[in-house]
Amino acid sequence: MARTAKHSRDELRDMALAAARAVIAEQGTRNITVRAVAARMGYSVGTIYNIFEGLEDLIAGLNAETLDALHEVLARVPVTGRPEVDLHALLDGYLDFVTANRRNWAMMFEARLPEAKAPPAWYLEKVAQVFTLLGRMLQPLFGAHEEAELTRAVRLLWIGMHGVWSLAADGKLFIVTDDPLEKTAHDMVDLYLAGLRARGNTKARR
Amino acid sequence: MARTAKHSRDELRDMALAAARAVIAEQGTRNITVRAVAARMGYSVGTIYNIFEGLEDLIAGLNAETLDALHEVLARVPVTGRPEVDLHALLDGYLDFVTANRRNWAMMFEARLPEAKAPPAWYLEKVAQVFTLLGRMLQPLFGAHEEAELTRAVRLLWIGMHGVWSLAADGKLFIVTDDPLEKTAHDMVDLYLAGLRARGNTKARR
DNA sequence: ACTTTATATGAACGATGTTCATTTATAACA
DNA sequence: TGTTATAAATGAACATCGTTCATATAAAGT
Repeated sequence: MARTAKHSRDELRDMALAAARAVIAEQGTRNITVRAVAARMGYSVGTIYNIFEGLEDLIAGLNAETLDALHEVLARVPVTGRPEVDLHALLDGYLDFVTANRRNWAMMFEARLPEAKAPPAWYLEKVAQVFTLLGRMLQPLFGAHEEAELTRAVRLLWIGMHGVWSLAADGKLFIVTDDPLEKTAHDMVDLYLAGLRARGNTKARR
Repeated sequence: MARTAKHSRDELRDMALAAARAVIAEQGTRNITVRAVAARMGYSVGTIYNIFEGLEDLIAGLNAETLDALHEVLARVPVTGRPEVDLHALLDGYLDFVTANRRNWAMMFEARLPEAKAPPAWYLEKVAQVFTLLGRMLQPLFGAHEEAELTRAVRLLWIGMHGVWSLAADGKLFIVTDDPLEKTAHDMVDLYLAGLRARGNTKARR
């Protein structure tokens, strides 16, 4: 009935994402371009727009894959029931992934959503997945009827770690501290855990 | 000896920054453009390049002013010697500033330095100024011979708060929590303080 | 062979940041 | 009072970007 596609739509999608990854690896996150991706995969610019809504959509696709790969690594970290052990192990997994995927990881932090536009649903789900992992690890520090407190603790931990990630991803961490990323991240976890363990013993004094 | 300038170099600089602020206020941080700034101040594009190295430099100038204004607000917060009181007061000052300067504040987080390029010296100084403020407030929690620990605590607090700021500035905080920025930030401070107060009582268990 | 139609193209458009030869205006000099 | 030197200001031109869409291509159905 019509011209047959040399590659299926999904294949083309994968090829484009692979091409984008190659461009990022060779030229850096700054130089990712529709034309560069198209040339790299041996197609024309127009084809990219047959697959993705635009460059932002393509990059979102990249980040989705990166997030999945990250989650796969984290989900493999065993849960012993001792929060200190588990969180630091989780952190080591994260740091290994970052080291092995520096630029793809940095790319995730460069994506800015258009002002006042909601992120896609899949993004919210992937974030929730990580929260679930953290929640399982922090559980022993909370009683059975402290669901809300646990949720809040998980979120604060995630936000705090995000501070480390976003600075490191931008190459700005060294502005703040001489310590390497690894030490800073582990120190942060220690401080959090100390705070959580002290819960109830220390009243707010505002 | 030559054509006289209608405005001095410094005046021109101020005019350009004011014009940039007006553009941001009216069109958003995304639409700041050399041409828009030039038009707004009644000059041509070339003039912008007589004053600044380029758009990045202009934006850096904007952010420097924003940082100064922020520091001025924070420096006015009184130090009572009670860390809980002081830190939350400092935070309130910060939050007031953010509310009153949303877009200029968000602009600070959008500036990415070119890969592997050091930030200008003045930026490091301004960051150090904020660290000094935090250090003075956290001092009571540390002994006389704990300089290093105090420094580390200040940095971790700053990094953690940066997690809140960068998410909020990108409009992504709501992805992580339903709580408003203010509550999240204060909760974060509380958790930090609890961790610091628990210092020494809780041994690391790795 | 002809038609249909999904697939793929790439010229064209409107922006962008940046450069720099050119113009403009005026202070200093003759 | 011309004339000139020169700082200040210009804006056309360039390369590049994301994006669009009329067109070309090539295979399937008749």
